[in-house]
Amino acid sequence: MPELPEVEIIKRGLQQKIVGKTIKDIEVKVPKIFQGDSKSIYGAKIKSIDRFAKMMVVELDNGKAMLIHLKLTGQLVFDCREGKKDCRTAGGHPSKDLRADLPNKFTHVIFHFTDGGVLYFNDLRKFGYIKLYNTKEVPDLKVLKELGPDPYSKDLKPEYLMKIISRRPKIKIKQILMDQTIIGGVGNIYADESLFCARISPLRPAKDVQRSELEKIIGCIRSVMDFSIAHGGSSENTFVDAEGRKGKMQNFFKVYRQTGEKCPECGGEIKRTVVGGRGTHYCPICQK
DNA sequence: TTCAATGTTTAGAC
DNA sequence: GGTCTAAACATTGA
Repeated sequence: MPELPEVEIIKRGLQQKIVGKTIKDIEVKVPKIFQGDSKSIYGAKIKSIDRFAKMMVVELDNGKAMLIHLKLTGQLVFDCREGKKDCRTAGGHPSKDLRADLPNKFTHVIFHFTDGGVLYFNDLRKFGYIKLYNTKEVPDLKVLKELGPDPYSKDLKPEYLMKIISRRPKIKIKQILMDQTIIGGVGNIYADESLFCARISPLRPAKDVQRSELEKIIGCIRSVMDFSIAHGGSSENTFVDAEGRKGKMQNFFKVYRQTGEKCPECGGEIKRTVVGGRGTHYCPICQK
């Protein structure tokens, strides 16, 4: 999916567009994507939208809340008038569908608002979900409760990471960044990019990473994500955010999926390997 | 045809 | 319990 910066951008876009709107009805085309009784929120008004790591919580005014996870290929597309693309706010997995006529065969849930606005949940691989809860249950949800601090949280400090690393002596540094219970919101793209920024090899045993290097990594996660948010996230140029700006982050990847390309720093070759089951890209010369 | 894919969970083996 | 691996979810595109 959409990692933290993309979810943050979607959240900001939807905050402007759907907060205050009333849900008229919901078309659930794939039941496993929308879990819960959709009819129980007909007539409910959107109160707020928050982001927790890569998840969004949409709070309603009838005591219910939706937990949304886009996983690898989810998208949220809002049209302020059904069938009109000129006022579209979209985000998520990059694909030309963000500009396409909707619904299409990957549209699994459609929210209709009383003012004519429409929100589409599209997901090619159907890994994503929308789960309905009573708002008061939300803080106790395991996926939220066990989440590590957000990269922007002041709780994310070298000492915090050192404590965790001391309990997991064999883990590689990249796996620390990817583990949602350690840091919330960093995915495969930003783990690779942040480690390149910090000049640390993703293969390095975490216990060998010095305090000063952890400091550097934390700073890099923040700067890479700031950069991405400022550039509209990493998605194809079909991505359009609330202001119609296109996502450009993918043009700035230094190592992610750049296997065989030249390192922008030293001109060496970017290598690909596997860490924790995920494709991992790095420059063996720059990253030690 | 074969491989990899922005995420997460679960099962089995050591 | 930690760690590693593979598999599962479903589909596309290089």
